[in-house]
Amino acid sequence: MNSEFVIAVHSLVLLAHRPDGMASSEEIASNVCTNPVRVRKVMSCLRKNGFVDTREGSGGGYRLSQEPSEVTLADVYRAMASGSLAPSWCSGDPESDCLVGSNMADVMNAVFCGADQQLESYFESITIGSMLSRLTAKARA
Amino acid sequence: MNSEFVIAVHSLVLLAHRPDGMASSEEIASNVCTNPVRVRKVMSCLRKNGFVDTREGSGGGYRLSQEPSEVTLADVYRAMASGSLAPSWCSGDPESDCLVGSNMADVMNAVFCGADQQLESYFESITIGSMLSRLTAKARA
DNA sequence: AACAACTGTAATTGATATTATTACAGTAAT
DNA sequence: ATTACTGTAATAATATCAATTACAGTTGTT
Repeated sequence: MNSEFVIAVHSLVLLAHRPDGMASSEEIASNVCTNPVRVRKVMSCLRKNGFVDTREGSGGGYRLSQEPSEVTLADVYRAMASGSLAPSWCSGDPESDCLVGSNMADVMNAVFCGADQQLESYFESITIGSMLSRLTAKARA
Repeated sequence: MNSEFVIAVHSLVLLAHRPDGMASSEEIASNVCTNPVRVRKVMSCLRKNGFVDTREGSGGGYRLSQEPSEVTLADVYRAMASGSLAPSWCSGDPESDCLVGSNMADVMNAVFCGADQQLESYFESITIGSMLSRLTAKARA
């Protein structure tokens, strides 16, 4: 799994947790434990997909543009990491004269597409809001 | 996803396809398109998990030790790549005094455990035998 | 107008993970 | 003995991932 997906989810949850719903890339980066440039790259992608609004300039930063309970991890997954399940490495060779070697790449690809859908439907059941609930539940314990 | 999982599945399917159910690491490697050492490492793991028998020495190689229709991709996944879904990169910091930053790693981990189970149950529905059927179906088309 | 605090993005470097290669000891058939 | 294999460690080559540096553009503040 793509680690940008993790950063994206973490960032959205953090925004949802903020009373004013806002944070700068530096604040997010320090909370996530990475550098602001990486955060900005991820947030830029989230903006393009309508998850957050951006305000440049002094006092700017990011703000959630949807209800936390309306955003599922599947939405985020589709935006950030869709298809990332299949390994880049590819098995077999289409030019092979063996039944197995020549068709494995295609069949394997189909298997991973199915796996990706399965994953997506699992992520459908988790929202940014429910992630926040889990966090508070964990903190209470 | 681990590419060794792909090599393992490919190798098992190839063995299932062979009339005598046998192949050497070199034959497998050329079919998979990788080098024999890598194949032997993967096969060594499959042997330890009871999927294949090994015969060393001249004329040796690997042979399936279970019925192709009895071996699911979930079995292979558990042996080769269990837990590989979660990215190695970890978000947040347990020492943080923020609710979100300090508990995110745990919650994220739980999410990925669930995803892993979901994946596993999907792989449960695919066997080495059914992979072979898909290949022949594809070749016929 | 000048400054400070931001985002957006490209380019570079450094770290880490993945894959291929080389080498060689051990085993079994001929 | 020789040949054809597996098992495994060590090394080298390559690709991927993450952090850093640099700087242009935007906006609020004084």
